[in-house]
Amino acid sequence: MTRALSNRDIADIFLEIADRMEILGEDRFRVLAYRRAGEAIADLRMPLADYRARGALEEIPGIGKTIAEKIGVILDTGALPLAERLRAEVPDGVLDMLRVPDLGPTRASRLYRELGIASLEDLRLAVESGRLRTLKGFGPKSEERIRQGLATLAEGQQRTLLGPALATAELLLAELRAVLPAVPRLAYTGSLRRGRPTVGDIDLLAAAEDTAAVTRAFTALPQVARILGQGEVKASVLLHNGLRADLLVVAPERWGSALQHFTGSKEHNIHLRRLAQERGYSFSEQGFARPDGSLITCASEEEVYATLGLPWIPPELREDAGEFEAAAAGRLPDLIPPEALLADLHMHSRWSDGRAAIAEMAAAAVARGLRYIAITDHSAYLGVTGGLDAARLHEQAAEVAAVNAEWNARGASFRVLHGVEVDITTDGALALPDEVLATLDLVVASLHVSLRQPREQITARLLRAIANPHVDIIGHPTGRILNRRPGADLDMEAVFRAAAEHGTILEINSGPDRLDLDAAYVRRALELGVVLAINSDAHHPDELVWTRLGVLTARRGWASAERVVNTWPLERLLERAQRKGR
DNA sequence: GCCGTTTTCGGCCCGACTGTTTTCAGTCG
Repeated sequence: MTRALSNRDIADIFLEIADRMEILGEDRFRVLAYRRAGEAIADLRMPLADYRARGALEEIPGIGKTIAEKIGVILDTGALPLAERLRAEVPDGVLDMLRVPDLGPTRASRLYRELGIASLEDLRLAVESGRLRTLKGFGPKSEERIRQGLATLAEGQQRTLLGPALATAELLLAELRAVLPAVPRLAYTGSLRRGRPTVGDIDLLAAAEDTAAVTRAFTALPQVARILGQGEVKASVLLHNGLRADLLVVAPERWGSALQHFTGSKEHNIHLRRLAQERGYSFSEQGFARPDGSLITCASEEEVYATLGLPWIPPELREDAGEFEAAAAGRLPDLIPPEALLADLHMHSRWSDGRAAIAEMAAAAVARGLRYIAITDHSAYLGVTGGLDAARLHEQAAEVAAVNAEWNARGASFRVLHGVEVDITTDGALALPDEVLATLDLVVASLHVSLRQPREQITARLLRAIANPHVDIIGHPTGRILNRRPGADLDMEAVFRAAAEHGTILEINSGPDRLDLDAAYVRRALELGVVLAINSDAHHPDELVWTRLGVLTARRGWASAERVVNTWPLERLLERAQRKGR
């Protein structure tokens, strides 16, 4: 049985069409149209087939009559003649060459047509043999950059996880503040500020009158391994930890337009500039240029959006995924603030694979201002080391009670819930019997094994767990590990509908390499009425801070505090658990 | 190829930096 094409698959078809057309030198606006269509499809939160069934394909911005027809052909036949034709004209290997830094469609096309280079391997051989230099316009610097680019690609460049990238960015900012005390404003921007789960590099912004002094100080930081580029207002470096960092410096009165510009996303900025054009302005990081060339500068981001008649749009929403329309209609979501979390409902202790005692986890949670937590050690099941059976859980209950008694005696308003992270077995049963689960305050159920079951099987398995009246929360629902494995092949629409129907909470797991559910799923789950939890899955007290990443993910998914149970008072959460039938 | 608060035609996002260029194209973000 062939699997139905996902939105992502179809988006890729259009994006590849755009790339190939660009290499062939097609009209650049036609290329742009295919690229926009591909990006629009990738951002959709419902299957394309649903749009077509409703006759709504052409309502998607960027999709008109022609591309809507092509989507129909792809949905019906699984392929597109145009794509096949282009694939014959531009081999996959030439497309691969676009991934080499500093090699774009124009030069890749010349390499293919003038030297017959049709793959990364061909390119490597051409560099080694010195043949590249024979081409007009390719000097020794180009050759060296391409050689380095090929080496980087061969290492398999992975995107950096949000958590460590934030730590590095904050370190760089602290260093810069130390050497440049007079610089009024410094911030990280880019995908880091938007809270993407992984980032390609670190983007920093500074405001200063003497811009060159700041770029010089930046490239002289001890963390810098190599300077990739340096101008009056911009610099780009490679750090010793392998991350790339870019800095832009602007005059203080242009801070707002520059912060907006450098935060992106690219798609958000393109949309914003189009809106500016409609009002007769040209917008850049300098500000709004009037037709006569005069400039309206913006010292704050609020001024940028206000000039377009819009309220400020939070960075996490800036993906051109409906935020402009929502802002114009006064319907931007009231995003969950980071300080709204009162609880953390998924963490481990030394009773299973954690590295601290329950009392230590509790103390760390109190120090973070939390009002209640759930200790959810693993159940005994295949592969999970040191999991708890019924007898051990019973013993653990006494320790939880003792920790609660201690905080109670100290007059603290704090409570440890006794929970478990129970395994969902390969057939969708739970690894502990119902009568044991009934003795606990909170049950998190998670998939850990057989994540590669076929779609129907693993979906049915998860649906069975969602329907179990003892299950309060589904932990890390898809099981993805960033940079390592995709999530299970689940029918997420069915998962969300079932969770909404049964009142089962879905987790945003805040582990830096999980962030599962991801933002797109969060948004769709909310649309279908699902309630969420943001949990650390901490195995050590220091890991409780991870929920910061979960909050960013929730905000990227347009979540308000109301829809996240960790913002609720304990009584409300327990009442909900009761209602489900525990 | 898409699209409309000057439009169904004629536009389509903008600037910095780099290299191989004697004035700018390509690439990137």
